[in-house]
Amino acid sequence: MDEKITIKDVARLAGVSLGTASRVVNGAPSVTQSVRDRVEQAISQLGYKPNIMAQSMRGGNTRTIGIMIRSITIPTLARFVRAVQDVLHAAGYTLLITCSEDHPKRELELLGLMSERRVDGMIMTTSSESNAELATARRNMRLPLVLLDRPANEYADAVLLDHYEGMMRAINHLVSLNHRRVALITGSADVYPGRERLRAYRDAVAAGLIEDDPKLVRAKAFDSATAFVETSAVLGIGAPPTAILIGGIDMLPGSLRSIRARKLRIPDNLSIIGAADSDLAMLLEPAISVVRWDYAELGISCANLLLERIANAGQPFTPREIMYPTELLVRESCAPVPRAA
Amino acid sequence: MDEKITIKDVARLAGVSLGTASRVVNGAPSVTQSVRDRVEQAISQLGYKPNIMAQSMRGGNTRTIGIMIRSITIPTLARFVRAVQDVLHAAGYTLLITCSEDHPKRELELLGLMSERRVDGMIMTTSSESNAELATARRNMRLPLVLLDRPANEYADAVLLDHYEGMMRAINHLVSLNHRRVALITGSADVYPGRERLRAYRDAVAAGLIEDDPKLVRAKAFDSATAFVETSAVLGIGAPPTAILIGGIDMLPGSLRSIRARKLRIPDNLSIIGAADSDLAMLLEPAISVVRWDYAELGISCANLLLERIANAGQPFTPREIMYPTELLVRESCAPVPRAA
DNA sequence: TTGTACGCGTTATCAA
DNA sequence: TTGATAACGCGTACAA
Repeated sequence: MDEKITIKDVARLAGVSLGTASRVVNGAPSVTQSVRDRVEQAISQLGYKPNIMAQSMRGGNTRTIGIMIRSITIPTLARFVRAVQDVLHAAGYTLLITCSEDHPKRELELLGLMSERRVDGMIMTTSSESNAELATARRNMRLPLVLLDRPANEYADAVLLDHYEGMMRAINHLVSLNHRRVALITGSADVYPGRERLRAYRDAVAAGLIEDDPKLVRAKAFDSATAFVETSAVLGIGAPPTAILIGGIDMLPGSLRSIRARKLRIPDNLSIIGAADSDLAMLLEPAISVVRWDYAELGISCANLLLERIANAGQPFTPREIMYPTELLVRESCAPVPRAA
Repeated sequence: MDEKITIKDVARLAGVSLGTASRVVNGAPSVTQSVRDRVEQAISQLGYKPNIMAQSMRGGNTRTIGIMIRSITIPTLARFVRAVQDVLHAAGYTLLITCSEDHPKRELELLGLMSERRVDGMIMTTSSESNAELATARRNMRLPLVLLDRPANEYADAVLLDHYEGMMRAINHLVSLNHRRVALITGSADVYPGRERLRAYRDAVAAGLIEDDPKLVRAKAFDSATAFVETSAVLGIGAPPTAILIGGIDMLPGSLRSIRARKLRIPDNLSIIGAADSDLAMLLEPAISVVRWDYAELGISCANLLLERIANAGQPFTPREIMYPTELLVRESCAPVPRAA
C-alpha cells in the first residue's frame, strides 16, 4: 500500500498534469517556481520514487552493467569488483555480478542472462579466447564491452596487465640467485595471462637464462586445486626444480599445500614466487615474494572506459587497450642456490 | 538492429496475433501444435528474448533479489554470496549485490537503491541493530526479508550462527590448557555476533573459568584494521593475556600483524583462536585453530527461506529463525600455560 | 483456439 | 508554461 505511488498520484496531489510532474522530477527548466514547489511537496509527502523499470522500458536502457569474472570468492577479483562498483554506482549504474568459474558452458549461459536482463554494457574476462562460440556470443550482444586482462578486438576495449614484464622480473630475480631449474605453473595459454607468462618463460629459456626442460612447465588451469596437482607433478619429476613460479592469482594455496605435503622448506629447499598479493603471501613465514599490481586502479580504469564507450555509443569505434604495470615484490621466499650444486 | 526484436516481430513472422505469440512464449496450454511450432520457429529464427523490463512492469516484480553484506572482499562473505547466488539463479532470480562497509549511512543509501530498483526481496545484515532510522527504513520497504546473522523480528526471518556455543568451546579449550588470562577481541555488541561472543565470555567469567579483567575485552569493530589496533592495545597492558580469542571473520590478518610486530611467537608466547576458516588459518605455521561453520549451508538456507516467503507473500507472517551450529577446529595455535606461572 | 485492446509507469512530442 | 496523448514491450481479460 506504500510502494505503489506513481507519478500519477504525485500529479493528482499537486493538482497538476502528469506531464508537469514528470518535468519537475526530471528537472526540466520550463516550470514555474510555485508549481515546482507544489510538486516537490507532493513528492516528499508521498515518498515518491520513480519506477526504474518503467523508465528503463521507455528509455531502452537499464542502467545496469554486467560483470563476469571467474569467481567472486577470489579476493583479488573481489577487490577488482569493488573498485568497479564504486565508480559505476557513483554514475548511477547497478552491477549484475556473475561468475563463470572458468567453464565455457557456464559463460555462455551467463551471456544469455546478461542479454535477457538487457544490461547496458559489460566488463568481463573469458575462459577461452579461442572458443569461437563464445566469441560469437559476445560479439552478437553488440554492447559496449571492456575485456579484463584479455586483448582488445574489433568490438571491445581492454584493460591488460603486463604479465610478461612481471614474469621476466621474477625470472631474473631467481636467476640472480643462481636458479637454473625453474618451474612455471600457470593456467592455459588459451588466455592472455597464461600466454604472456609462458612467453616470458620461453624468452628466458631462449636467452639461456634458465634450463630448457618441458617437464618444468605446467599450464593447465588457474584454480587452486589444479595448482596442487601441477605442483605435485613438477615436484615429482626426477630432477625437481629449485624454484617455482606460480602464475595465477588463486594458485598459491594449492601450491603451498603440495609443497607442505612433500615437507619442503621455503626458501631453503625451494624458492617460490606468487602472483597477486594477499594476506596469505604477506603473513606466511617466510613471507612470499609476488608479482603484484593495483586492483583498484584496474577496476576504475575498466569502469571509466565502459562509461566513455556508453557515452559515445553510436560513434565509430576504435578499440582502446590500456596496459597496467606489474611489479615484483621481493620478500623472503627465495634463497640462493649454491653455485656448485 | 538485432536487440530490438519484440514479440510483435515474432507474431508477424509467424503470421499470428501478438496474443498468440505471447501464449506460446509463456507455455499456455490453449494453442494448436502447428501454430506453436510456427511461433517457436520464428522465435529461434529471430533470436527473440522477452524483455524483462516490460515483463517486470507488467507483473510488478523484477525477479531481482537485493543482498547487502559488509564487504564482498571478505572471502567468508563472498562464499556465502556464491551459495545464495547458486540457489537464486536456479530459481530465475538475479542478485543485486551491495556492500555497506558497516557504515550506517551507506547502509541507508543502499536501502534506497534497493527500493529504487524494486527488488522482490532482500537478504542482508545490518551494521547496527539499535539504529532506529535503519530499522524504520528496513520495515518501510515492506519486502520479504531474511536477516543474516541478526535476530528475526516482526517483519523478517533470520538465519543465525551459534556464536555463543562456538565461543564457549573455544574458551573451554583454552581453559583446558590452563589459560586464565584470556582476551576477547570482537566487534560491537550492537550486533548479534559480537553480543553473543561477549555473552559467552561473561558467562565463562561468571563461572570462574577465566579471569575477570575488563581490560582484556575489546569490542569495537569487525574490520582488520581495528583488529590490529585492539590487539596491540590488549597486548600492551601491564599483565598481557596468555591467549586471545579473535571474534570476527575479517580480524585474523590484523591481529596477526600486531602479534608479529611485538615479536610474539604463536603458540609459545601467545595462544590464539580465530573465527571462520580461511586459507590463511590453514596454511600458517603453526596453523590457526578456529571456530568454523558451513558458509554454503548458510547461503542456501537464506535463499530458500526468502523463496518461501516470496511464494507465501500476502499470507500472515510468522517469523522463522534458523540456527546453525559452529564448531571448534583445533589446530596448532594454542599451547598449554605452565601451571606455576 | 485465436485476436483485440487495455494497462503497467514513464518520458517526449505536440498543441494550447 | 502547461496539459493531453502516444509510445515503450508485455500479459491477459474479453470477445470472437
